Amino acid sequence: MKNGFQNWSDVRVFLAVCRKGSTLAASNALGVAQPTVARRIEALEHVFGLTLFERDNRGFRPTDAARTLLPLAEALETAAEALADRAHDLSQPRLIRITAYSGNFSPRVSDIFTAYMAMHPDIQFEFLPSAKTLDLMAGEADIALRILGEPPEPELICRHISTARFSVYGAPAYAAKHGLPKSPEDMKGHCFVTSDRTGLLKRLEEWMLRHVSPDRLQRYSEIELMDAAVRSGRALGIRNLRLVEGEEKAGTLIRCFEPPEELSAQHLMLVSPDAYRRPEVKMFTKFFAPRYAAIFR
Amino acid sequence: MKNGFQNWSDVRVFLAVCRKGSTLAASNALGVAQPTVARRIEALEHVFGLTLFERDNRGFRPTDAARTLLPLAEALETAAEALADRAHDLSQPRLIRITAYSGNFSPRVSDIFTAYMAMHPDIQFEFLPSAKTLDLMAGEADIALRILGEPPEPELICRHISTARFSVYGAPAYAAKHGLPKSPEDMKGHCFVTSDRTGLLKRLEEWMLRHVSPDRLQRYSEIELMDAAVRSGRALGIRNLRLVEGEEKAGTLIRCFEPPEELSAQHLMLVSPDAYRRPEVKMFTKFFAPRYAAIFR
DNA sequence: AAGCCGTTCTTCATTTTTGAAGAACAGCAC
DNA sequence: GTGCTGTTCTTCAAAAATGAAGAACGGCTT
Repeated sequence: MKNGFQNWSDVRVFLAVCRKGSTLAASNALGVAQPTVARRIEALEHVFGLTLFERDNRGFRPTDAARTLLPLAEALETAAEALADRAHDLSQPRLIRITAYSGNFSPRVSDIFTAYMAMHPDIQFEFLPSAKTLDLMAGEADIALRILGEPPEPELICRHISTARFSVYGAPAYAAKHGLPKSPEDMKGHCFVTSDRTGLLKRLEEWMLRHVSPDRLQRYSEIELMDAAVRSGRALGIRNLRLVEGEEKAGTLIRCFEPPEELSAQHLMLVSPDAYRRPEVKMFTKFFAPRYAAIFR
Repeated sequence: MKNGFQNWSDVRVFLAVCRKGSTLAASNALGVAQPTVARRIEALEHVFGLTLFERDNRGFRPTDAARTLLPLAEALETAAEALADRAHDLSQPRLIRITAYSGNFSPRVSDIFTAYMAMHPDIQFEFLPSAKTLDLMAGEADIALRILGEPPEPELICRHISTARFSVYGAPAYAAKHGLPKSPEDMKGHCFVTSDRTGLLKRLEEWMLRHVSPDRLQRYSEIELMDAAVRSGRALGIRNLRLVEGEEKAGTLIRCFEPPEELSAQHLMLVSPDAYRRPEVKMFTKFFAPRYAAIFR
């Protein structure tokens, strides 16, 4: 016995008629003409060798056979929907948006991205080197690399990268003119840069204000300008030990004293839970986190 | 976002191309032209927004996306096959063949069938009142109502209806001429009817031969003739108590003595396992067995 | 190197499916 | 009763899908 059931789409029509109770209502739901629906049902009845509906002037009423077949037809529909959903997922551009303070996008970090992109050419990356704190929960980015003064939002997926340490730095030009403080207690009288931001930088500023008076602070809106002010010797500033390693070695910045314990903060990789559900984000996180952490070890 | 995936049949084409590796080979498998296959795949790629196959002059090679979707497409195919199979089952004429000794098709039994047929007008019955033992395992019938002298074949589905009891009966005319035996031991010298059959009747004959000599037996090939001989007073015969209730009450047959224990046999409803797999046979068995057994209680 | 085989793509006539419009019918409200 | 609404069926022209045939291409065998 040959398998005459070829036109699987007719099951859509069958389901629509079952649900709507008439070929006319079904045709509207399906967006086709009523005779088409009637013809497809007729064809289905023919290949199955069954009467699926009793016709009368009030509509199509499913027969016992149709009711028996209905759950199986619904299973077919479910499978079709699953396929369509999965296909839809696959058709989405697989974009991962990463936000971090621009100082974090160093050559060694870029190497990690380069390696990953070579392995997964179909995955796109967007880098958001914005200094302002994008809201992961609101979907402004998928992944954030951040140094946090306080515990992260509990909903965010969180990987520990390193414990960042901070200390006060000055340029040789500043040292020549004003000397450098030898300890936090020695900071009084010196000039400092700070920013108008919240988050970690705010916490650093609060620490400074415990040791110097507010009028000694020069406030910048751009991180780059603030750092440049320190480099040019106009004031002292608090910097991440890891990020000034190069300048310290080159002698263009001088560490005033050992990093105070209370200035350490958690360097984290944060992933929005929504994004983490996407397989490519999860896979990338697994790849990236250990390699990124290795840079800071 | 509207659901553009309407033509579920395209999944058949997708599967064929995945399996055959080319649109040409797939077109042969599907019994359509090669350009049709190529066009259906093209349509599928369009609604999914995906490239499903890499084309070259050696064929269509599935992409990663196609490989990801393959299991879901197979699930769809499985659902379609399940639907087609079930529909095929339903399209078969739903015939239940029942065999029993014709004496069993009494009016009270017919009432049960009538009631069932009224509830399930789509189910056909065939009654095989054959006296010979049809082979259920060979598919000669679906259900047998039988009184068995020995345990039934273990493969058969088996419902106990009653324990049938048998005794020796004679007509008043016989009694007037020869008297009636008062016990099995008293049977010697009397004439008896028997048959040339196997099974239960054979077992009854063997019991007789333990009490009378073989030359006292009149052998019949038809049960009806054998019973008629008893009724006309030409000989005595072993009868089922239940089946001669009417004649006994009317006085046309006289029970010679209480039914001997060794003559009891199991009255069973037997169903072939093949037939029992058909839902209508199972459902009928569930309906029929208790009602049929009630007649014999 | 030449020829064959299996493949994809293109083209166009043919076949099939579809849609629009209308007839006919039954239930229902007024 | 009358008209309205929702329904099925019928008809036929229009649209869409299909198939057959052939060109082009590359790998393979001889």
